[in-house]
Amino acid sequence: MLNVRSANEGRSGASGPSLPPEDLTTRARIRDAAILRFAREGFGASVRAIAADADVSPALVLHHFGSKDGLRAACDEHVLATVRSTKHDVMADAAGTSPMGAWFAQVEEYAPAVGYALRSLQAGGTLARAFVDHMVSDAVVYLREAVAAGVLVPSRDEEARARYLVLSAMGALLLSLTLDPPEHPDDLAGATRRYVDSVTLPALELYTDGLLASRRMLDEYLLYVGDPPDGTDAASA
Amino acid sequence: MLNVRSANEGRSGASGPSLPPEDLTTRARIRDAAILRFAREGFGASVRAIAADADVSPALVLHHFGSKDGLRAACDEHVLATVRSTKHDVMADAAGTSPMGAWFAQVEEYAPAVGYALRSLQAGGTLARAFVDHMVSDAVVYLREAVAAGVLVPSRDEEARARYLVLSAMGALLLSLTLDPPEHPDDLAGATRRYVDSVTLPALELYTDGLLASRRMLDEYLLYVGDPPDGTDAASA
DNA sequence: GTCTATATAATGATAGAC
DNA sequence: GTCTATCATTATATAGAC
Repeated sequence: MLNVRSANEGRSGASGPSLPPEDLTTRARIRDAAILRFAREGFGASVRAIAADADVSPALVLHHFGSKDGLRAACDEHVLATVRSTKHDVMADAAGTSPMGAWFAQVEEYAPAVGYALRSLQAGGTLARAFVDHMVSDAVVYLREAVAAGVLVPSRDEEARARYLVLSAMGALLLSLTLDPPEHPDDLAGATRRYVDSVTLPALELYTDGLLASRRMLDEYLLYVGDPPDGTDAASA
Repeated sequence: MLNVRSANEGRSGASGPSLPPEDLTTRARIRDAAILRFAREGFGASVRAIAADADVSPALVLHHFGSKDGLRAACDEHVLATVRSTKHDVMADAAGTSPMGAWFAQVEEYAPAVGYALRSLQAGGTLARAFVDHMVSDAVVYLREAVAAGVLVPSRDEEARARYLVLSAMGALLLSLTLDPPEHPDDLAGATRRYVDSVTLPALELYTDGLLASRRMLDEYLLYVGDPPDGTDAASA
């Protein structure tokens, strides 16, 4: 169940995020510089700029990673590994309000990886899908535990609820950060905290009392999925 | 209250979205081609490609709009005007479940403008902010009406709730479309419908029964905001 | 492994004829 | 208004010396 796997054990690896940059392989230094640039500017960032950040020539970047896409793949892999080995500790207690928001706000040390992950979610692609799928699987577990503990009400489809909650929380945070980007590009944590503060009250209200005053809509929907009338014109019900 | 304003009355304007392309000014044809290209490929789309779509030379595009940014500004303006004059009819009855989703699913005719708007939300910028602010203002009105009619439960901060619901619904839809883009680039409506179908049950459950089994978290939060203890270390409450 | 120098392709934008 | 032709810049990527 615990999917913690260290990504940095090979001869060339060695990059726990808290290691000083001068101890890293050139390859790792380039990769970290790329992650940071991509996080700050998006994936349009040029190989030249990354090379400059890592104090090497552009050619060396491509020598190590083959192409810009190869570099991105290496960054994806490293970020995914980082996230996997990190998230577990900080996620456990945040299942209540805005799970992902709390997660992001807490991991200042991993800011580059987080920024990179957000860019991935913004751009789509394989990492983004893996990232979300991972969060959904985790959410299913945590939601089940919370239901068993009597903290949360049960759902008729825990998997669908987990996906819905993850998409909503992540999507809202991502959209909010896109609309009001942090002034200083590295203040993701602060911007996230401000966002979380701004939605805590309505989120808690919604999670406590819901939104609808009656059960009619839900009841009608349950009737509908139990016996779908036609499927042609009732599809927007 | 009704913010309907036609955008196409000037000598050069004239572009209700249902007019045949051959009746449009060259300038308008270029602009529409740009909206479609931007919607399909994002804002990295080249001036050359847009010119080809509109059957003109790249130079003419820049002659009419000054620069690529000028072209984007014109597209922004036109899309915003289109959205403003369109949304009101289709949004009224969708206040219940997934407001924005229903809205998007319904307006197949305006697919290019919708796709463009989604790209804007993905990329950020002025239009995106205007777009969201507009939806939030509308949501405030509709939510208030629904509360008055006894359909929805009231909130302690209707403005914050409206913003939270809009960000969540739009963000989740946007993220979902980013993760699983429609196979055919013009099937936004279908992809949106599939997304809405997939979240209707958990959304209705959440809107009906909430998520939390007790009122404790909300009560504690209300106590906290009523008398904030310190502000230094309790900020993540 | 690392560099300099360069090939190649694409971009946004301009000049000037018609 | 519309075009052809072209410029200047920038991008990724390669060749080959060290």
